[in-house]
Amino acid sequence: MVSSNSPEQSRERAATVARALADAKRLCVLERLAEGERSVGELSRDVGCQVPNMSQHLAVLRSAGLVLSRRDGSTVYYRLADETVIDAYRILQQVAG
Amino acid sequence: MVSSNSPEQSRERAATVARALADAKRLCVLERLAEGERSVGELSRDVGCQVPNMSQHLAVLRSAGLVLSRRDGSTVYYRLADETVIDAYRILQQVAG
DNA sequence: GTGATGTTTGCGTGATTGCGCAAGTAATGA
DNA sequence: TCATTACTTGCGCAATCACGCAAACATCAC
Repeated sequence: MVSSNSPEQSRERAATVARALADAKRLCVLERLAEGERSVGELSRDVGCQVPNMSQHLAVLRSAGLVLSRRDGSTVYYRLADETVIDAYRILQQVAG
Repeated sequence: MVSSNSPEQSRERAATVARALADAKRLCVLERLAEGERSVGELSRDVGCQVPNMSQHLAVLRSAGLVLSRRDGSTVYYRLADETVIDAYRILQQVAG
């Protein structure tokens, strides 16, 4: 099953994904993750925001199903859930002209 | 020129597009417009919201560059700015799984 | 155990968003 | 001109969001 169902639910899920993509810092995170997995600390340094804030952004991306996490010791690594995520980003850029 | 362009500006524009797509009612509007142009009144009836509210949603879509408008007499018709917009919607649905 | 590092959670604030409603503008026809 | 239809704009409210900061939690080395 591709997922459930009514047109309305389908739109709602798509809107949730769009909302997760609707922030420049989160897009910046996705660019980094397109190169491979990264820890919260690395992402927070690269993107230029505080760690707690980054953790929040990652939670948004994760609950929209765009990224996955893995713990190794005390460090949590994040990665893209799917290559499609990058396709989505590219199309946004294309539409944005 | 594809548009002007620091990576940060590019992300900001993409985020604006994503924000415009981040609402179920606006996605519903895009589905209607994929079939052809529609007036504000028609859209407001189809989507099920008040006309002023629809006008606001359309303003969001227009300022993100996703739709264009045309006046014919007292009626304003909206249409998709580009087929790419529908591609973007489809990818969102795909990612939303 | 203690301490150090890395991450998450909670709280407060200022900004933005969606909505309903009223008022304003634009074009048409009597 | 006046009325009607069609749309847009302004205002106020409740909800959500991004952020900074502090505190809590988890893991590891010692």
